Amino acid sequence: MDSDLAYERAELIKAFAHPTRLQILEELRKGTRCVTDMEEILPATQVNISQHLTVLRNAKLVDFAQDGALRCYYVSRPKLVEGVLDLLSADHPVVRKTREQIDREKARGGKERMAVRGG
Amino acid sequence: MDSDLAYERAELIKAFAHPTRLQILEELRKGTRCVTDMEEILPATQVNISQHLTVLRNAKLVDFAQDGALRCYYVSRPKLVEGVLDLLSADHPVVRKTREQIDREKARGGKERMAVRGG
DNA sequence: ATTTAATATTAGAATGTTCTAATCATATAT
DNA sequence: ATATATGATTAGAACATTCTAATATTAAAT
Repeated sequence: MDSDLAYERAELIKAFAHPTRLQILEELRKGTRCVTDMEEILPATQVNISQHLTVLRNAKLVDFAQDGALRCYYVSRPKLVEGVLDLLSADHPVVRKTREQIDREKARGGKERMAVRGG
Repeated sequence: MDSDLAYERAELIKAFAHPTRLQILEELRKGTRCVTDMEEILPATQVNISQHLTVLRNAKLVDFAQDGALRCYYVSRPKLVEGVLDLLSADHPVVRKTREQIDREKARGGKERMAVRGG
């Protein structure tokens, strides 16, 4: 992966990397919400929520539709957002490998094996 | 989602949120690598790579098996790591909703609808 | 026109992350 | 024992993010 691409992807994942933003996304995942709805639920000020929404909007994770004075926020890339939230909420047991296991994987030809004639 | 949980999950996702760390994970995903292998590939110093590996280890995304002077690093939560990397590399078209669409979703009973007798 | 409600913006302080330079630790080879 | 190779650690500077306080904007209600 080249560095520019890595940089872009890191920017995207950074948008998820804050507790308040995760909570906003979990809330929006359930349905459209305006800022005051979120103020009632989250332990954060209006200004702060608005700032985090700006971060999420810049990352194109959310957008809003205006309804009079209200802004109805929604998740604008649901597959991505739900995918990440689901991964974060799932249990992921830690695997441990010994040097011997790694050696055996290599002998068998692991994930890094070279392409070979005939496939 | 309560705040402690959100905080924990944010800590986890933060471990992904750096270009160099994404590149390390992409590399380890292909197979076990030692630090010098990575130095050859990444535009970063040995010290810096080692520091990023510490972050990844603390998040339990990677671990290593010692082989003499070498440390063979590997991905220790492959489902999680591959899940996130796959989501980041996939294309996720942005959806746009108008106020009217949102109204119609609500009328139909959207994701936030209440539980109702009889299920 | 004024007031109220909803939300955004801005400046700067507080805090957190990352990088660089120097140094250390450990294993193997000589 | 010394040298070499691999990798980690530490301190602090550089940089980025987040929060707080003050203020602005916009739409609706009076």
